[in-house]
Amino acid sequence: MATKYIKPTESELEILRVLWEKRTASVRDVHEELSKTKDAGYTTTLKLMQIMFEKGLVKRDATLKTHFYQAATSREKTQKHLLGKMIDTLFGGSPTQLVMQALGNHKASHEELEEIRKMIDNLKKQ
Amino acid sequence: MATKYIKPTESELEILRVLWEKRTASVRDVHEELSKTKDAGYTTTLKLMQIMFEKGLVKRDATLKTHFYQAATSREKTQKHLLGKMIDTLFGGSPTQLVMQALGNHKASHEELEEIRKMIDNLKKQ
DNA sequence: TTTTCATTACGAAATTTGTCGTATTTTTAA
DNA sequence: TTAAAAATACGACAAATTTCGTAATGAAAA
Repeated sequence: MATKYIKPTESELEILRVLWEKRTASVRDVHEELSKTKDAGYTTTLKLMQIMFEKGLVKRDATLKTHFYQAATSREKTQKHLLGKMIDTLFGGSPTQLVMQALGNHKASHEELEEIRKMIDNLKKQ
Repeated sequence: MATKYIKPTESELEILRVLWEKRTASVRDVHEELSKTKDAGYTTTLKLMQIMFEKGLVKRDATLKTHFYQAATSREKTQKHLLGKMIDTLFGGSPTQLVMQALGNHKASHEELEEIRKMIDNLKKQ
C-alpha cells in the first residue's frame, strides 16, 4: 500500500513553495522569503517546519546546528493531487471544464496556446 | 472596495456543491444529499449552513419555518477564485502549466479535446 | 574562558473548523 | 385544543491549524 497522501495545509504549501524554489533552505531562509508577503514570527515558521518534518512533508539535515530542509515530495506530485481533487470537487470530475475555465479567465500568450494545441493534437493521436 | 472574498472550507464547499446543483434547498435536502457520501448528524449540517449564512456564503429565505437556502455566489465565480489561487500558489502564475498538467494526467474524450482546440483557436484570433 | 548571538525545542494559547446534544419554536395531526 | 413531529437556535466540545514566548543549546566573538 502506498503511504497515504498528506494534504498540506495552506501555510505548509507556502513553505513548500519556497523549498521547491530554493531546493534547500534553512528556517531563516524560508522565513525571510515568507516575510515579504506575510507577517508572523520566526518561531512560527520554525514550528510549522518542525511539524511538517514530523508529518513527513519535508526532510532535513540536522548534522549542523542550522538545519537544512528540503521538500519531501515534488511539486509535480503535489500539483497532480490537488488538481485532481479540485477537478472532482469543483468541476464535476471534468478536466475539460477546468481547462476551459483556466483558458477563459487567465491570459496565455500566443506561444503558450500553441504549445497546448500541440499537446492536444498529440493526445488525439492516441 | 469590493467585499473580501471568503474562501469556503472543505465542508462548506460540499454544501455549496449541493446548493449549486439544486439551486434552492432546505437543510434537510442538503443533509440527505451529503449523507450519501459522508456521515455526520443533521445538526452538524444545520450549524455549518448557519455559519455560512453569517459569513455571507449563502442566502436564505426564513419566512417559512423551513428555511430555504441558496448559494450566495455562483459556481463559476468560486471556480475562478480557487483556480486563480491555485495557479498562483502551485503553478507559479502560469495557467498554461496548469492546463498541461490537467490534460496530461486526466483523460479527456476526443470530443472534449476538440472543444478545447476550438477555444484555443478562438483565443488566438484576438 | 566568558559573553553574546543565533538557532532549535517545546509548551501552550488562540483560532478555525467540524461535531453534536439539548432547548425552543412551529407546524401538523389526532 | 393538545400531542407529536420536525425544524431552528445555541452552547459547548474536540480536533486541527496557526501563533508565539521562553528555555535550552551550540557557535562564534570578545
